[in-house]
Amino acid sequence: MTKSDDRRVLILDRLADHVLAHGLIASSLRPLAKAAQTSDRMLLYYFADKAEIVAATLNCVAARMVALMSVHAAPEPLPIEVLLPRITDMLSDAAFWPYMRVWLEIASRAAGGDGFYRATGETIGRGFLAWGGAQIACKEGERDALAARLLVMIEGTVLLNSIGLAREARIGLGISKGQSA
Amino acid sequence: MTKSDDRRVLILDRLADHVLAHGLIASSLRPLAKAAQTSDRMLLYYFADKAEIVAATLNCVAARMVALMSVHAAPEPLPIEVLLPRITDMLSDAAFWPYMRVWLEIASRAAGGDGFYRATGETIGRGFLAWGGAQIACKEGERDALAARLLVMIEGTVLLNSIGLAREARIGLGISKGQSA
DNA sequence: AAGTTTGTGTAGCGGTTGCTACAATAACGT
DNA sequence: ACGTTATTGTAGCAACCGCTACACAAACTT
Repeated sequence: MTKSDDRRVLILDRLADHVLAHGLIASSLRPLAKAAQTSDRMLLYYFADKAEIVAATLNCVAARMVALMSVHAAPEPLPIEVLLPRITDMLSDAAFWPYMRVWLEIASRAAGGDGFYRATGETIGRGFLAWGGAQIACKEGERDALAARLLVMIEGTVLLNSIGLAREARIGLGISKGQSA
Repeated sequence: MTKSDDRRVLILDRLADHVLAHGLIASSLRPLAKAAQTSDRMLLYYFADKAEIVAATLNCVAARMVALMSVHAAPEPLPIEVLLPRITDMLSDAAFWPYMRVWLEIASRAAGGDGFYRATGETIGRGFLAWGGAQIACKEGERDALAARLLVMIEGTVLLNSIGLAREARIGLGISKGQSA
C-alpha cells in the first residue's frame, strides 16, 4: 500500500511544519488536522492515537534538524574556542529557533516525568553530543570531555536565549561581540 | 481586612506546594482549588483570574527557592572551580528538583513567546546571575563574565539533568565523580 | 434593627480535549 | 458484476478548561 504510505509521509511533513511553527503546546488533534489538510478523524485513521502522531512528527522534526545541522557543520574539525561562537551564532539563527522551542518543550515534559519525552530527549541529546564531538579538533583522549563541555554550554545558551538572556549567555561563553567568521 | 489577606497567603502557600509537587502542567483551576482546600469558585474570588493566581503562586515559589538557595550559599566567596561542583550537587539534590521542573516549564513557555513567562524567567534568571556572582572569589573586573559563565553552565546542567544526561553534564563541567566536599 | 459588605455553595456556560460509533463511498481483486 | 477492503464524513461522547450567574448566609456598620 504505497499509496497510503505516501499519504502518511505527506501528512507527517505538514504536521512537522505545524509543530515547528506553533509548538507542541498548540498541537492538539484538530489544529494538527487542519494543518495537515485533513480531519482529526483521518489523523486517527493513519495513526493509532495521539501519542503515535506526536512520536512520528517529532521523528520528522528531528530528521529535519539533523539536515539543518549538517549544513552548518564545519567541514573540518575546529578547536573548541572557535566552535563555540560558531554554534552560538547558529542557535541564534532564526532558522533554528523553532527547533529550540520544541527542544525546550521536550525537556520540560521530560522533567515532568513523562517517559516518552525523557527517552526522546535523551536520544536527541546524545545526537547533539556526537555531532559536536565529531567537530572538535583535539587529542582523542580529550574528545568525550570536550564534547560534553560543548553540550553543557550549548544547552545553557538555549535556555538563556529563551528567557531573553542571550547577551549574558554570550558573555558567559567569552564571546566578545557580533557574528563569528 | 487582615482576615482575608491571611486567607490569601494560606491559599498561596498551598498552591505553591501543589505547583512544586505536580508542575504547572497539572495546575488548572480545579486541581489547584482542591490542593488549596477550596473550590475553583473561591480561587476566583480571591484572585482576578487564572493569570493572577499563577503569577502570585510563582512569586511564592520563587521566594521559597531564594530561601533554599541562601541556605546552600557558601559563607564566603569561592573560586569558580570549587563553586561549580558545589552548585551541581545542589541542583541534583532532591529538594531542588521540583524547582528545576517548574523552571523548565517557565523557560519552555517563554520560548513559546508568552510575555509573562518571558518576563518572569528573565527576572529569576537575573536573580541566579546575581546570586552566583556574589559567591565567586575573583578580581572585581572578572566578576560579571565569571557569573555569566557560571549561569550558562548551571542552566546547561539543569536541561541535561531533565533529559537523563546528568552524567554527561558532570563530565562537561570537569567534575570527576561523587559529591564535593 | 436595617442595610451593606464579605464570603461561599450550586450549577452551568461555551469551548476544547482525545477519541469513537455509524454510515457511506471509493477502489480493488475475483 | 460482486464481495471485500480501503478510505472518508458526520456526529457525538465524556471529560476537562477558564469563568460566571445566582442565591444565600454570616458578619460588620450605622
